[in-house]
Amino acid sequence: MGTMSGTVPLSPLVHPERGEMTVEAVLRALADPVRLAIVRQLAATGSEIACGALDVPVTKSTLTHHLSILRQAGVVTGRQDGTTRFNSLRRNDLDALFPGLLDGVLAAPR
Amino acid sequence: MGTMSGTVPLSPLVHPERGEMTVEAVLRALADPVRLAIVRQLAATGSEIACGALDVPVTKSTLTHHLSILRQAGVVTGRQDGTTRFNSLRRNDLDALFPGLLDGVLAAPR
DNA sequence: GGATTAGTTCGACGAACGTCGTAGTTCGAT
DNA sequence: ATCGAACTACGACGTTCGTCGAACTAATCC
Repeated sequence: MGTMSGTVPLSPLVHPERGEMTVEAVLRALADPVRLAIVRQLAATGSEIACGALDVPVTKSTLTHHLSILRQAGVVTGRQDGTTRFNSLRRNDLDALFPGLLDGVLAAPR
Repeated sequence: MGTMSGTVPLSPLVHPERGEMTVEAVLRALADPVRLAIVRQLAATGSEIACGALDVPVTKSTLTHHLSILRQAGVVTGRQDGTTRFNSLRRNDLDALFPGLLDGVLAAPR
């Protein structure tokens, strides 16, 4: 069962399209300290960051879980390159659907 | 025990000041369908709405709970008048702290 | 004094969430 | 072909969350 070779391209890495995104999912995704930290780091960089380069106080499996939630909500995108996955903010889509939301969150004092 | 007369002014009704509000609490408060519906109704009205006049699919005790969370996050204010409590959005404070956040949320397609 | 209306408070319950460790998969280098 | 690095997938666990009903308080009206 476990040992079989078919060479699947790692993971489908499914993201919602613009039309599939909901405010509630986005708000829920942002309403967690770890995920908010991830979004802040991605916003500060302006480009992509590998999972391992993200500064978060959780284990890797938990990080994976949080990134999955952010991805499913449409907040971030993942690009695979070798064994490392590069994550970036979907600024365009977020700004188009919920203009001001992301900037408002990032403008927060703390 | 229950029967004693001191006539307390109903409830302290404690709200955070501008400086006490955090993005995370606001996001968490907004990340629920019922509470989002409440905020939308308050925004649509532009002024205050009594608890009983809010259109939500939950019991009164649950409504109280949701309003309490919104109040503690600094999203809404409560004004007592007789036995009815009037709720209103803290637009000024929200816009000052997180410019664009509320508008972005309200601009959401669904 | 009741009776009524408007909200709140207090458990209680199940569902969802965040966290972890372990095991697994894929890729690249040796 | 073997090894290590980079993540992902799967259970398991404790905690928090949303929900309700029942009991309570406060103001208003008869």
